[in-house]
Amino acid sequence: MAIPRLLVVDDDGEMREMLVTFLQRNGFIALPAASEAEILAVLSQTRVDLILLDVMLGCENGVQICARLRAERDLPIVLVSALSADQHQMAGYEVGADDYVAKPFNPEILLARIRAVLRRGRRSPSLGYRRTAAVWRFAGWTYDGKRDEVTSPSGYQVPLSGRESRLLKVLLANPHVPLTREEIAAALDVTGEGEAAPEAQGRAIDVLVGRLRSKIEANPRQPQMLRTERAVGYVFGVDVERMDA
Amino acid sequence: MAIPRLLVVDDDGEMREMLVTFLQRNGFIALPAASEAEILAVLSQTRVDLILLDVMLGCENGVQICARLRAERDLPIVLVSALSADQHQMAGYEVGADDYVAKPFNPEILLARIRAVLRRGRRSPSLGYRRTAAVWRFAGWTYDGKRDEVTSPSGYQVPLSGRESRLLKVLLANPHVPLTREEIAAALDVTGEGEAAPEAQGRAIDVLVGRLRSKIEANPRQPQMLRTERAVGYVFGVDVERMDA
DNA sequence: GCACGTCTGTTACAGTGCGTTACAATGAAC
DNA sequence: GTTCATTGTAACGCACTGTAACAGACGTGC
Repeated sequence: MAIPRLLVVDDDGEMREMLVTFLQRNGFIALPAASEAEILAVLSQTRVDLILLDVMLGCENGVQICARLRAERDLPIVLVSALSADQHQMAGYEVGADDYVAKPFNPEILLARIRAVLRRGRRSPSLGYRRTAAVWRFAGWTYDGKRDEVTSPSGYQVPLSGRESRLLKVLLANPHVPLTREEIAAALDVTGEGEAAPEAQGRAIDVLVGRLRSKIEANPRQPQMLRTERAVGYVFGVDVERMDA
Repeated sequence: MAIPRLLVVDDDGEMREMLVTFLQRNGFIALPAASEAEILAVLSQTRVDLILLDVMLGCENGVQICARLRAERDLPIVLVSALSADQHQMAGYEVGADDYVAKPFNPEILLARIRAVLRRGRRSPSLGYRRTAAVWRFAGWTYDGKRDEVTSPSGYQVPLSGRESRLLKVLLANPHVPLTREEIAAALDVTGEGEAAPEAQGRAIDVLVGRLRSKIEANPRQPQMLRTERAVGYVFGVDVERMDA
């Protein structure tokens, strides 16, 4: 995996800075955030592999934030809290936290637990789509993630190849977020362990994008959904609705 | 996922029984084991989704066992220990444990942590199916593992050859889990003791899969259940219900 | 406006993976 | 020995996917 990118969420500026520098010094990329709004802002702009979330965020409630994040994305979340009581821990786990670390904590232990969570989740990368097959709707289209098939607004069914389907899943899981070719390639090549060179990908992604466009864009020459972000990558610029089965 | 199958490893019989019954009462399948040998015996015979491993196993060392298991299989492991000191925790995480629970623990918290690890969704590559013959149901079909016979939703009975039947057992024991040809071949060739050569298999599995498809797929050209995972292997993509006799 | 370099879209082509068929080898039943 | 079912091997063709090459689009500087 590339260097893991952590989002450190704490409303206490001092604590936040301390954590960020500590994590950076230990080989992570650490991004700070102080509120739910900041979390969403960061997530909409960049890749994040794990969120380290303080439960006590002033007037906001970390557990509720965790629940909302979990409902939308499949991001690993580690809760940090001064509340070590069992019922608080339970609340955290119930909303889908991956680990719950009570303050005060040994920094080395925190590192180890973060690494354990990342290790566990390395098969569902940051751009990862949830494994549960689902049906998605976007701009009149329907995508059946189980059958690898899209249905156009007019009802025409088009089968996707395995790779086209995975690409579409990655895009649907990250609407309005510009994705670089490297990120897309990494998300597509979830081999479980072997980390391929994150380097030169050739034009494989471009060609793949072109093939997907030819199937889901009315006019592939002027794509409306799968748009190019020049010198960056690609964006799926359409609202997406997920319909869990 | 099917009901998660946990392997509870503790040399203290009382503690082991308590854990097993507690976990079973909470919706898990819990299998007991008291030593590394027993762990390996169970793993060779059945699917296990997570191992709950006590660190103090009489003369054996849980951390070392954890390291060895981790080296061979990609199974989630939760360590349980009376040693809560930081250096012991670190040792556990370093050998690849997914979580470390210190005794005494709140049972509810233990449940929550087990669920959190399972949620991160590593699938067990231990493909073994139980030897006990049984009847399975999937997508309207019925499979009688004792008579090597499947019955279609419409009631049509189809006999399977020995190898087709074993293949189906392996698949049924691992629904929704992509299996490589090597894994399938290894699971088929389990003679009960000796490990067969995990080497080059030619196209034997492909042909076998094709033959099974021709018997259980309505349209073998577009398989709905026994699907291909390109460059990976095969998946049985249907929910399976096991009806023990 | 024009020239130039960079980035992107498209096409053709080659390599790989997979499904299918035919055939050979094996073994059990008679 | 004969027959039949079972199982592996070989070969062919198709679908999928990455690479290479070229042409067009875009941006920058003049």
